Amino acid sequence: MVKQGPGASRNGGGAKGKRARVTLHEVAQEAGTSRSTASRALGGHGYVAGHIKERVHEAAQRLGYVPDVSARTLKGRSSRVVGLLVSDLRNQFYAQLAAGVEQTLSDAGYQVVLVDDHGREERAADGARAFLAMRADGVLLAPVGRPATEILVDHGTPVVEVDRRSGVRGCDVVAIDSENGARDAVAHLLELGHREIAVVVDETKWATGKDRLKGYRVALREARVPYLRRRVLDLALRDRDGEAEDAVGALLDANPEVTAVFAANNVVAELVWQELKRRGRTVPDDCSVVSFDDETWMRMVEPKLTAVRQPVFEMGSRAATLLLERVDSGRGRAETHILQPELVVRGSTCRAGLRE
Amino acid sequence: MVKQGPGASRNGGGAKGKRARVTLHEVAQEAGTSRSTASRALGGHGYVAGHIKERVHEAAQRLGYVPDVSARTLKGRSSRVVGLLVSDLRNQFYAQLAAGVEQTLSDAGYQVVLVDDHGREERAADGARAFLAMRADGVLLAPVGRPATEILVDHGTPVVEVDRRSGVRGCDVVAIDSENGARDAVAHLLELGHREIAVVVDETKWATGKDRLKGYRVALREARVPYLRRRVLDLALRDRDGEAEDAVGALLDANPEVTAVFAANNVVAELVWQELKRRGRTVPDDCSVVSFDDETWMRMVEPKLTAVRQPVFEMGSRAATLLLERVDSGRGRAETHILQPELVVRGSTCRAGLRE
DNA sequence: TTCTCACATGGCATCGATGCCACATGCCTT
DNA sequence: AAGGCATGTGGCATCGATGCCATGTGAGAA
Repeated sequence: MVKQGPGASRNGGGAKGKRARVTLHEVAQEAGTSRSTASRALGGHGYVAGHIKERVHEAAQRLGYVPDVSARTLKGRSSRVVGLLVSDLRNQFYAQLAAGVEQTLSDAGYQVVLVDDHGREERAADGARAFLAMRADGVLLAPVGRPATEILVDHGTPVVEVDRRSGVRGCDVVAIDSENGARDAVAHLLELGHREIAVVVDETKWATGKDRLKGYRVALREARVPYLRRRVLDLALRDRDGEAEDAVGALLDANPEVTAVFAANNVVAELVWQELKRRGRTVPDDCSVVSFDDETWMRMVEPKLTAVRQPVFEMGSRAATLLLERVDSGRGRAETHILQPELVVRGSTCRAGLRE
Repeated sequence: MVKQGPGASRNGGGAKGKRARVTLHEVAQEAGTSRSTASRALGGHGYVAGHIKERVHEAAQRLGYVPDVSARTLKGRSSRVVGLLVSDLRNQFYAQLAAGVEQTLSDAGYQVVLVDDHGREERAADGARAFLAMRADGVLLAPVGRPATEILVDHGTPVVEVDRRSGVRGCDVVAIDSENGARDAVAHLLELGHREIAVVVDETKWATGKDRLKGYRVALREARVPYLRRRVLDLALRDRDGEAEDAVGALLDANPEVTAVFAANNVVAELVWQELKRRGRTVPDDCSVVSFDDETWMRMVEPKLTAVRQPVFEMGSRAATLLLERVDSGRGRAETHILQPELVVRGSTCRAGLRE
């Protein structure tokens, strides 16, 4: 009755701390059936007599059996794994995004493999290849370069881009209407009578930065306020310590007429805030500030920041949902979901002209 | 020459969008060798003639071959996957921790599978089982209940607990010296002449909360200041909307003699800060505040918060390093690393007695 | 009683990569 | 010249789960 499988002898090895993995084979043996029957009993497919089913479950429980996903993935189609690539988890924006993604996916029984590329394209591409190697059922990409997207799409992996559009065909996109949000923010300043408005951006290569800058220009145009190049600061590539701070400081110093600043994201807003403080300029009396993206600190400081609130967590879960739709029901056409941000007016903006 | 393997026919299927996976077998065929030779050529093990090696690499490149980790994991020992379980990614603390972990592990060629249990033990246990199923080489656990640790340790998976000690034997621990940090923070207040000091904690079940409360008591005792139960607020289980806020408010209102508050972590500090503001109490003149844990907002607000700075990112990478040591070199004994926090004195604390 | 059908079960091939082992090849030694 | 050794190479079993398919069992019908 106690048949010994070919691999059974390895159990006899020195008890080097942990005992060997429990396999389905052992469970079946314990329950006195064959592997296939045990598989059916646990999986709930096909016919298995009630008492046998019960016996198998008991055996599995007793031995602490945990099915091996590698084997299952190898045999079947799905790995139940989704890749998530972000560019900086220390940035609250990405952390929230990741949280939203994780929640939705784990509710749906998927595991999330996280890669943080720290903004480096090469690393993003490596991550993409790793996802491929794991046979990830799908991948979510938050701002990174084109290569990662291309690698994945080329290999037929469903991709959802979050908060950016690489332009690669065939992948879903979930993004914020940056242009609109930026326009609202700047329009708000204009309504308050500001005419000399500076803008600080991170980058202008990708949709996020480009569109926000565009929104700024559109708002100005609509109000027939001239667009001045010297009031625009693009911090792209100023990664060195203090370089970005200096650039923001220089912008403020070189344009003393400026009465309001539009910061295109949370990182930039932080810089602007600090540099204004350092110069002893009061917000909003000396200078109004609007931020694109609303984070914890903006609600803690005094005055609280007027900001364009993005539903970040929701964006993550929305993207995850979109991906699941694609994976589960095999939707073919790529979809683009644009979420609308919302301007939250708080204390960092006030009427212009209170200065002199 | 063109031998057809048993599975080759499936390539003929309808070109349903994506082409089939490229296997090692196909690469070998393309290069005109056998699977094993191709494996050796790519893996760099054993003898392969130079020109063959080259040919195989070219073929792999041309076909876009990506080895299947499932198969590799199934055959070999290691999955090159590490699990990371955190209790709330939206909390900057955990996000930073995760970032530190991710960096170290991905540098070492491991993939990080992220699970966020939102503080629910059941979910943590599910996560643990998922890690087991994936044959994770190791797991990092940030504050969660005991069950998850037990499940993993029982199955022989190396575990490193970060920022907590469940007490389960056999797992490594990386933590902050909470007691010391809390003592320093409270001692600082005492040196400034404060005698009526309140403390707010999240929980007192686990090491983090318990030790910080202990540090508070020790500092008081050392200064021969009586410990009053009513100045201690434990927010455990007050999860409902507004409940925690109300409790903090009640503490402040019920103890008007209090001239300083020690907040045991970032979440609690936020509440304290907000409630003080809401009551129109000026920091630090009306009430000094010290926080355990130093986050972005604490450096943005005015006055900047005096805080016990924890090397969070480093804690993550340290934990990851510890885990890798265990996994790679099979270290047997469990280690406990205690990192020392550092009190950063800023503007939220001042001498007592300026009030009347 | 025997034949049929519905239901239950175990054998076996499969997924893709790996590495041992047996074999083949070429070179050098005696 | 023949054996031995060093160096490459391919066949094959293996990892664990899965599910098809061919068998086995029992009940019910003719």
